[in-house]
Amino acid sequence: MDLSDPAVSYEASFREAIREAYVKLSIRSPPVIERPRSGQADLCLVTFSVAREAGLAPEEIAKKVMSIMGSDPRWTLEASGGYLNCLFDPKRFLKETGDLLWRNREHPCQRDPTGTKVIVEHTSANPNGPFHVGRARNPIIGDTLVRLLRLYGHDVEAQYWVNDMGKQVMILAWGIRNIPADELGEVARDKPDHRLVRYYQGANARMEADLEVENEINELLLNYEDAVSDGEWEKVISRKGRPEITASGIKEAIQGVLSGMTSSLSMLGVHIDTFIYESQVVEDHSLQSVIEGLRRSPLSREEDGALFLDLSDKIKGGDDDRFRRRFVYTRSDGSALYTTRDLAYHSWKLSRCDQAINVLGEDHRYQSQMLSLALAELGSSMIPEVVFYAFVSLPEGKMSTRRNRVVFLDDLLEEAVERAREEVLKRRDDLAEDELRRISEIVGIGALRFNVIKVQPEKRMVFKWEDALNFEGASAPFVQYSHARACSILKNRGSGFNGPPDWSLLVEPSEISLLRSLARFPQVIGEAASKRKMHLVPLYLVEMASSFNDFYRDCPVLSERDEGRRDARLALVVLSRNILRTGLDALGIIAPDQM
RNA sequence: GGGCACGUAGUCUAGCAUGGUCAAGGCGACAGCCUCCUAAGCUGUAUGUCUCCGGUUCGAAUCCGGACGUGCCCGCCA
Repeated sequence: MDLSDPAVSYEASFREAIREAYVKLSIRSPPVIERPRSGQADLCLVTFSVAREAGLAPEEIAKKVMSIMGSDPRWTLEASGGYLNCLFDPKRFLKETGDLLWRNREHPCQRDPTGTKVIVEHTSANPNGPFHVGRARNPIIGDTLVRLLRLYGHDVEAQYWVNDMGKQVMILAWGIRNIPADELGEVARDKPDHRLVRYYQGANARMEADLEVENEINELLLNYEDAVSDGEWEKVISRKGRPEITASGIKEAIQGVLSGMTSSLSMLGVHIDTFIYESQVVEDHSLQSVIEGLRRSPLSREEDGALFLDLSDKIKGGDDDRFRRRFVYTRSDGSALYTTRDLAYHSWKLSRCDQAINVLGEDHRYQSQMLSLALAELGSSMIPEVVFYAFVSLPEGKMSTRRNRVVFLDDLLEEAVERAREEVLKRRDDLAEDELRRISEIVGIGALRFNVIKVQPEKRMVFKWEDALNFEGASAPFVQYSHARACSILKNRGSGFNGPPDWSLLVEPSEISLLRSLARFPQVIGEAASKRKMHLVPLYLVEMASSFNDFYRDCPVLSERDEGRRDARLALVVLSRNILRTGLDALGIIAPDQM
C-alpha cells in the first residue's frame, strides 16, 4: 500500500475515523467502505449490515457516525439513505494527487524491483508449421503478461518450450529428407514455416497411405530419443532419407520452421527470452531422475510394464472411467511420454524461479492438473500457475487445418497492416512512404493485440475481421490517437513552462476528472499484474483516453491566456502522454507521436 | 456417462473473489458538431425477464442449490 497516494491515504484515514466512531456506538463489526461506481461520492460507508447489531435504522447510524466524526479539512460528509458519503476536498485532494503524479511523471508506475523471479511460459506451439489464429491468443496474452509483470517490478523471463521429440516433428523431418521439392504444392508465403509445412503435409499424406512410411517415422522417433540420450547428435538415425537423417538434422529442420514462427512473433511485437527444447531433458538425463522420483511415490503403480501414478483420490469425478485418473509416465516398452518430459522441464523451471506462470489453451486443463499433482509427488512445494484461454473459432465453426478452414496469423498480420494503411491514407496525404508504413504497422498490429487483450482469456472468441481489426471506439487506435493529440500539443507548445504546476488553477470538470483518471494508473497496473487481469489495462486506457478527449474538447491549452492555467494544462498533457505511452507499452503496443 | 469453463440490449464486452445509492462501455441504428492544439474525435436519442427456477439476505447480475444452453477435455498421442 502506497500511502503517498492520496486516494489510498484518504481512504485509510476515513476508515480509521469510522472505526473510532463505531467503537463509540458499540458496533463491533468492521465498517463496510466502498468507492461508489456511480460517482456521487469518493468513498462511502454502507451501514445496512450493522443496523441490527446497533439497534438503529441505517439512516440513523450514518447520521450518528457523521456527527461523531466531526469536520475534517480533507473532506465533507453527507448522510444519505443508509450511506455516509464522503467527498474529498477538491483543491486539497487535487493538489496532493497532482504533485504525486508530477513527481513520478517519467515513470508513472513508480515501482521498485520486487526481487521476484517469474518465468512465464507461453506459445510453445509445435514447430511443424505456421501459426494459425485459433491459438494466436497465446503469444499475445503471454507477452502482455510478461510486460505487465516487468512494469510491476518483477524479474521476468519468457520461455518457449519447444517440442522437438514428438511424432509431428518426425513427420516433418521425414518429409524434408524423402519428398522431392518438385512434388510439393505452391508455397503460400515466402517464409520458412510456410515452405517447410508442405513437407509436413506431404509426409502426413504418404503416412496415411503407406504403412511402411509410418513405420519409418516411428523408428525415427525411437532412434532420435536414443541418439539424444547418448548425446550422439551426428549419429545416423535413418538411412532412408537423402541425405541420411541425423539427430542434429532433425533439430535443424525444427529450427527452420521455428525461425519462420518467431519472425511472425516479432512482427506481433512478441519476444521470447529462452527456447527450451524437449531434447534437453533427455540429453541431460533429468528426465531419468524425474522417473526415478516418481517411482518412489506411494501412488506409483505398474501394469503390463507401464508405470503410472494412481490419482484416484486426487482427481474428482470419472467414477466409471478408471483411466482418467492415471498419470502414465513410462510406457510398457520403457520409453517416456511427452507429459513426463514436460514434468522434467517443470521441475527444472521451478527450481530457477520464485513463480512460474504458464499460458495454455483450455484443452490443457486436465493435463495441467495432472502435472501439478505429479510435481507434488516429486516433493515440489511450488506448482505452476496457469492462465487458460478459450480458442478462437470461425463463424462457420472450429478452425481446422485438415478441412482447410484456417486463418494464418501471417495473413491476419498482413491484413491488419493493409487495413490500417487504408485508414491512414484516408486522413493523411503528407506522409512519406516509410513513415506511412511505420504508422500502418503500429496501428494495425496494435489494434489486433488490443482487441485480443481487452476480453478475458477464458471467454470464447469468434474470429471476425471487423472485430479483430476494429479501429474505433474501444480500440488501440482510439488510445493511440489521444496520445498523438497530446504529442501534437506538446510539439506546438513553444517555450517551456516553469513547473511544478499550480493544480488549484484547474477548475473545469473535464480537467479535474482527467487528473483523477490519471491518478488511478498505478493501481490499475498493480491489480492487472498481481491478479493476472490483463484486460483491466485496455479498459482503463480507453477510459483515460476518453477523459483526455473530453479535456481536449473543453480546455484549449496553447491558446489559454492565463499563463499559470496554461502550465497546469500542459502538465496534464505531459502526464496523459506518459501514462498512455506506458500503458500501451505494457500491452506491447507502440504509441506513435502522430497518426 | 463424467469433469471443467462460459451464458449480461440486435451484437461484442465490463461489473461477479469483498452483495449496496440509477447495470457501465464499444459496435451497429437514428439525429447533430470541424473559420479553434489531428473529426481514428465529440454530443444526443432508441434498445435489458443480467439464461431459467428455487434459496440465503433489509437488499442478489454478484453468494448457495438445481435446471437449460454452448464450448473444451476424458489415449501407454502430442
